[in-house]
Amino acid sequence: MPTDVGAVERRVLHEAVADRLRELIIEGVLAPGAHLNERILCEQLQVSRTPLREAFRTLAGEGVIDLMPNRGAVVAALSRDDLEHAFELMTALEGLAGELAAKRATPAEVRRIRSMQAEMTQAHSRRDLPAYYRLNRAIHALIVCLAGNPMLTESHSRLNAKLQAVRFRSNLNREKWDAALAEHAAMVEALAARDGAQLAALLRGHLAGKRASVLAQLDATGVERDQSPARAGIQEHRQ
Amino acid sequence: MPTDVGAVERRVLHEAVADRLRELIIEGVLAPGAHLNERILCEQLQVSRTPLREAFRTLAGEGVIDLMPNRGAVVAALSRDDLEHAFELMTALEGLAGELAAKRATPAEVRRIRSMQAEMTQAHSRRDLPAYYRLNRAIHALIVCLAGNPMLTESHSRLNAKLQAVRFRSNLNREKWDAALAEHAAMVEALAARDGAQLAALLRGHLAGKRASVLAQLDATGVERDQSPARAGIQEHRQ
DNA sequence: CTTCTCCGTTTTGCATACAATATGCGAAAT
DNA sequence: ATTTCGCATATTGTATGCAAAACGGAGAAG
Repeated sequence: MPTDVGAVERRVLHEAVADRLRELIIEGVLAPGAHLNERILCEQLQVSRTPLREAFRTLAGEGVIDLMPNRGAVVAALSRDDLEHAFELMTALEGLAGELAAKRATPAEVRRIRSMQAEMTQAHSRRDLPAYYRLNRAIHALIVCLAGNPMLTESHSRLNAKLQAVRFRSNLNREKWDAALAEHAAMVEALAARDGAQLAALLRGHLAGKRASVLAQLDATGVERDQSPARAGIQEHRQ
Repeated sequence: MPTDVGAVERRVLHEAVADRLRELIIEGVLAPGAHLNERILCEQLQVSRTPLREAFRTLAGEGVIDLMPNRGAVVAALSRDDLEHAFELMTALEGLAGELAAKRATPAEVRRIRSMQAEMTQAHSRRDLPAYYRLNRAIHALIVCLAGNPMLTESHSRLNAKLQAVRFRSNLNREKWDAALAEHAAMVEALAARDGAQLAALLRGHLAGKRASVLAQLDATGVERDQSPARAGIQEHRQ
């Protein structure tokens, strides 16, 4: 019996709708802050309101959109402050992931990362930006995955989803790109050497670079300091 | 015109349903792993299926229940491994919160924490366990809040919600209780002294104690090593 | 005795109709 | 001229009916 048989594709309409909406948001077709009209989206996606509304709640749970009772949904908009906070939290999450991954990754998994790293280096030399970005994300996701803590993976994935929505395609100049690649290579070595502290430090440094680049881009395009709508969120502290 | 006019209470049915279900789950009326039958719950809560299903999605987003396509919803059950993972992540989150809170808390906020700490000490000497627990949670929540990072607050709150659902009322014996109180006092001092590293260390130690106590309780009551259902979660890495 | 298949029941997913709430515009009053 | 009120319209929230999928047990085949 072959291992790693992926489950057959089971589509439930509201999931497909949620996926499609995520795409549209990430692609920027639905811009941050945009109001999501149920009737219009129903017509465009060719579904009824029920699955659309279920998709809304799924996306709201992921923080991709904000739901305001009786007033519909809007695409979540990240203010500059939100970005700062997101990077602050992401740094802690990836730092933890690095520490754990260095402890828990199996040799096979280290080899897998190595091969992805090699692929990414090739993409770099081909100047293939989309492939580079894709592999970059995949490597980060895999490191988090190797930490072996599903709750950490989920938190990271959720936060990442929010950042993807504003992925500014941070205009990567030549030296930054080279530097990022070198950092990645160092990460793989730290992982292979089981040096958790070093891996965590590298991940934090890498994120600091990304943060600077994203914020610089933000300043260049000129965005006000806080334009994010009030969020419903989860209650502060439950009894 | 009077200031501080709170908004009138606006209940939307599906929110009320979600709140009620959360209560039922935390109270243990709906036990972890229990299957949530739509028709039966509709009759019991006296609502139709639509708002109930919307509440399901809200709760699923919070991780309180798990939704399986075409097979309904079950109350999320935390296995021993899940608990380990939750504490691991919680430790990182509260550690970060401690570091930031020490930097950002205002003197007024420090005084507020001090007064809560005093209240909690009184609850301890009265042997008032419920009040102690309530204040304990409130202090932790406030420290996280003082970190001034809403995304951190949300992650913490979400994780906390999962742990609340299994709150084992970890049977606190006398010396553990005294020790916990002393730890709390030290935390307040570290915060007042703006010693972020120390506060973070104390929070981590405090959680380690809680973790040990919860896991010991779990072993005593005898629960298998992994009984949690497969979770849908968020996709591992999105394109 | 076990296993497989079929079919009725149960349960979930989706569509649509109806009710409640918000929004926007114009007229009237001050 | 400005504000307020009322109403028409648009949009969201809820209920319910129907379709599709899963579950469970009886009976047949091995």
